[in-house]
Amino acid sequence: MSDFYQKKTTNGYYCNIYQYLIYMKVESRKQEIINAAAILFKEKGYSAVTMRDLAKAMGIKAASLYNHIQSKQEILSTIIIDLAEEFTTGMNAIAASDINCVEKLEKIISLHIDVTLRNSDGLASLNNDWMHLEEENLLYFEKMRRDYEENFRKIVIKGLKAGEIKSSNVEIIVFSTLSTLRTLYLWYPKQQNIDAAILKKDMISVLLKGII
Amino acid sequence: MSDFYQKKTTNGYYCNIYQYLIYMKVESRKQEIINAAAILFKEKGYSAVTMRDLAKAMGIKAASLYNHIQSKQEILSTIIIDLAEEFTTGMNAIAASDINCVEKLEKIISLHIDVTLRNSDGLASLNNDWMHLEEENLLYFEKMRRDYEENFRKIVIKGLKAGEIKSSNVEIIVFSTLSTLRTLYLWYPKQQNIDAAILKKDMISVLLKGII
DNA sequence: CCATAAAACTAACAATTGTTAGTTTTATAA
DNA sequence: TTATAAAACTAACAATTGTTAGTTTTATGG
Repeated sequence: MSDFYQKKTTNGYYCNIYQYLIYMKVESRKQEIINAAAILFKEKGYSAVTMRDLAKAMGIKAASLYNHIQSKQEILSTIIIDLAEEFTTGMNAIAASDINCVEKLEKIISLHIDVTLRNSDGLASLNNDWMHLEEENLLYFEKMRRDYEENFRKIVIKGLKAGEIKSSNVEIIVFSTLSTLRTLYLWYPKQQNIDAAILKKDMISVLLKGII
Repeated sequence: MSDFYQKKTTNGYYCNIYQYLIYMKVESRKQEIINAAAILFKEKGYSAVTMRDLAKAMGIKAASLYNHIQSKQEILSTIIIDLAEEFTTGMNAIAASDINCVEKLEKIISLHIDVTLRNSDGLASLNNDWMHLEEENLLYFEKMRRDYEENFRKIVIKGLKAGEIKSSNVEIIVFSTLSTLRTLYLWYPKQQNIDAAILKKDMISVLLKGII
């Protein structure tokens, strides 16, 4: 540790790995900009937020943003694609795991809660502004979204066949569960210090066992 | 009937009520514009849709729109306020009715499905673009939304006390149910010819009794 | 203190925005 | 046919948009 951390500076520290000396920032200015953008996008949507709005939130001028980012579009795609990949990775692990279908649904609920607690601002863009992604990223996102829903649907169908899930319209089950999980980002920040473990338990109960 | 409909024209008909002769349109050009706008707003959001986009969808030039509407803002507020008032009226009737809490929840689910079937495009604006309403309409909308949620919450709390609803976190019940109902507009148009009565029955079952 | 790089700045651009003014076309009733 | 009103048009405006070029300031390590 003592020869790992070579020297601290204001925004980061130097670090030698083998023969290389590299500079590592605590959090890059770029990431700060992206985080600030996510908050603004959540409030007004991507299209209504101007680069001047974002600059003002950062306490700098609009042109200065371009020392750190390539374009407004890059900010949006970073926010959305990072999150979508997080969901994809999580879902793939759950789908491949050797547990029954109801347990898989519980893991999915847990995944959504974890991601929401970590980045509820970014989820607003993922839910509402994905259509403003450009060509390649739009297609990539849409594929991830499609695959995610298909994995979810397969789990429900298997659960129905196995008798773990009550017979009902598959699409209604998929839609009603997913819509609640996807909207968590709107609701969670309004709750003061709710414990993640309790939230998971209650959400699982309400979504799976109902309320009456 | 025969002396009620006086004369037909291309876009409407003349009609005498008592001593007055009035001209009634089948559907006003204004309403056509608002309907077209709702579709575009659903696809890209209010801020990303330009008056030239809307004009092109109507097959006319942007300036021509202003023969029928006052402003872009008027279109948005008409879409949202009309729908919000519809929900408010429906909820007030349900809250005041002499039925038990679970029956009230069933009526609320039915209300959301009815409104969604009638105007799923407009609901996109209500859900995603309400923050772009201006001063007075924004306050009016926010009050209606607050009151609606408060009515919903009261019904759930009463249901819990009466033992009609299983003990659980009130906020989670309110949030998870409402988020599904509010997102119906995204899901319903993708389903081909699903019967409203069956949809209501299944939604009530999934939301109230759960899936396992 | 000095050299360098990171990060801010000013000024401006070309395109697009909602909207207005004034004019022409189209539809209607007599 | 003719007068009128509805609804389209062209042309333009002032403001705002994302972004670039070029310059100055600030922070850093030696």
